[in-house]
Amino acid sequence: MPLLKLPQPYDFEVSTERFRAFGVDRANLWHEGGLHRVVEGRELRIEPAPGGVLVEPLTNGDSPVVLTLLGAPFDLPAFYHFAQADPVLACLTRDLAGFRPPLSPDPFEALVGSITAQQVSMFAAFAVRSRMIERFGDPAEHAWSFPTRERIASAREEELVELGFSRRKAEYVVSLARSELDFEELRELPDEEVKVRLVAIRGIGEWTADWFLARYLGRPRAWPAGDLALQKAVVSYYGAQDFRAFGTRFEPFQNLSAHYLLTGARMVGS
DNA sequence: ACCCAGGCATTGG
DNA sequence: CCAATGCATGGG
Repeated sequence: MPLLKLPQPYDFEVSTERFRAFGVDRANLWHEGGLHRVVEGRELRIEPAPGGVLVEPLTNGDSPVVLTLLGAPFDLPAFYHFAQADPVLACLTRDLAGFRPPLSPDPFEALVGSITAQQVSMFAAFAVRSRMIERFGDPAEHAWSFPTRERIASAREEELVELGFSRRKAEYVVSLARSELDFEELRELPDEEVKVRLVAIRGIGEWTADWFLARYLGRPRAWPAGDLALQKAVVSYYGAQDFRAFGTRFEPFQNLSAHYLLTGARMVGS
């Protein structure tokens, strides 16, 4: 089975916890100790191996997607060095050693995922999203491909409401799919400009834009200051603070810091 | 039967 | 500019 090397350190179990923590994610499916995802119409199985992961089947064209999905772009060594100056992060980087936050390979999937997670619990969000995937995506062997933007653009809002979307969110998702926004163009823009463009779209607020920066673009300084779970994690680890300004404490590693705090609060406790 | 959960747009002061 | 409100589901 072909080995795909990953930058070290890397811990597969911790890094994929997000795909198991809130119920089934049909597009990033945990199955018999491995992660399954459909790439270019083919289902890949990814499992841990020394120095990286085993991927079956692996073609050259798929490597960039898998590397992104597994968080390879993050500079963990630099972050771990930075973390030594902060007692909380020093502890978390030890407990979660090798944790690379997964990045979404698909901008539409990332935005829809965030929209489904607005306001409601992650369990509720995953359940609704899985029904959407089963209704509008394509099944492979175990996992499903996430519905394409084109497929949702031709859907009726009422079809999404039947899956448990609020009428408002159904409208957001369909109008996003039908919008003129060019996701690839956003890659070239600085963080603030990306946020300005995204927030101009109906249903995308600052929180959703921040998570897009963090989990699709992998921008090091993304800090989802409006996130309730992150607020609670910061309060429990650091005590009551001025939360929005708290991100500057982690400059320039806000994204990784946020992920370590959130995952730490779930897996390690505080 | 409640209440809360990794928001957002809308309305009204 | 800030406060109040409705939204739909899953878990406690």
